[in-house]
Amino acid sequence: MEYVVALVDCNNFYVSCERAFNPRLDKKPVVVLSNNDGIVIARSNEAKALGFTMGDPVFLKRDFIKENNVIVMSSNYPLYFDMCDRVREVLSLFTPKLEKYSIDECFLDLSGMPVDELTGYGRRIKEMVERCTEISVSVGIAGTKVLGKVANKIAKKSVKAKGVLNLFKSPYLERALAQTDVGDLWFVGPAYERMLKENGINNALEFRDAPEHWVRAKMTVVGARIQSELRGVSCLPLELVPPAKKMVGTAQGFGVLIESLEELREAAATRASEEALKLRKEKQCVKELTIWIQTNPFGNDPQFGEAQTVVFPVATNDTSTLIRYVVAVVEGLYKPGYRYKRIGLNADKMEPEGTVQGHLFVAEDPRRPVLMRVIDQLNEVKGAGTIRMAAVGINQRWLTKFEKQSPHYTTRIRDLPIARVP
DNA sequence: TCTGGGGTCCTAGGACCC
DNA sequence: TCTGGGGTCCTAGGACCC
Repeated sequence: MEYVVALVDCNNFYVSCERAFNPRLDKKPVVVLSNNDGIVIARSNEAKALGFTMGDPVFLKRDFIKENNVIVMSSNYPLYFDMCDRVREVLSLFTPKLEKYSIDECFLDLSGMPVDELTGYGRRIKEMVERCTEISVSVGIAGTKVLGKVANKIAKKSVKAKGVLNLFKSPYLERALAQTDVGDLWFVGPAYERMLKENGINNALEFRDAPEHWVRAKMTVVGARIQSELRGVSCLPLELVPPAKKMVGTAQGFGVLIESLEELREAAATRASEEALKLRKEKQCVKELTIWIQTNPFGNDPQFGEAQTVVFPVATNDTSTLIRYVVAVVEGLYKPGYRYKRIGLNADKMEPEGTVQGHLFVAEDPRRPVLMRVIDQLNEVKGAGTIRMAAVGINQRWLTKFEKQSPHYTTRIRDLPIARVP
């Protein structure tokens, strides 16, 4: 049986989520900003047409935004994660064999379906997702994931395709590859794009037909795989079961720069709480944790950054334990006289909960995991932060900014939209 | 005033083992 | 002149993804 894959990709996902609950945003240039309202991370088509790019620092465009009536939103992750779940739920009606690739993309295994029904099936997927979730999607169908990406990209842009393109056994395949810029290929980033173009390879067709040994030598096995997939030979299988994470990290830029150790301690404790929660969600315990602090890399401030790794005697995901260690490390890293911008944690060695290696001289309190579970449950039901450790501080003047955030329409009861009958 | 956050994979080279 | 051979593990750095 031949392998057929469909890539379903949400169009301008974060903007589409905002629009699903706020029709006033329709047909207007809308951008969604990163944490701290710093840079542009999502754009409506109208905003793209105005020249907004990913990563644009928004403060440099303040005048331009005003002149063009661009609507600026802070990001609202509770909403986006929930909408992502809804889209996936609809997709899983079409096949149980699906890989949740990213917040706005899924690969579906359509192997075994009659070739002449693929395009129609793609259309039905698109229609159903849009009807159930108000999120518009594009569908690319092909014999490999990389070709699915190519198909999807064209489906998104082409007026004729109307959002669905099937390149499986298509006579159009070579033309599609020829019109695809080599830099638009999956896994060809800026460095490889430059290198390829310097060597006269400008589009996906030329890349497909380049000598294999040359591609392998210049771009390692990563390049060899893309090339193979372009030739129709699949070497990136669908991951139906997400593999355990190898790293769990959390970082945060402050809304205002921090100078005092006291506030840095609070921020550290906040990161530690967040990290512990993430670890518990992953059912992992951290054995080695790297903690780093950094000043603002932009502007003229004196620069300072330092990192330190701690090894826990017994791997843990207990909030208090993490706070204790992290705060102690940050106290050691802190140097007065600098204005700090960011702090981050990275668990790079972990052990699964349940198979944690004990320690001869460290007694574990069996009540701690129970306490954590109760806290998590309360926070789940009553809202994040209902129960928290005192060390995270009360005022938290340094909290990340989200000044133009939409309501949590789908995840907070008091934010439920209200329908009024006239 | 103002520039995100969270990940993965691959390779080369060093340390170490027998 | 000439200085083994084969293997594993770990790390840092670079490239990429969304």
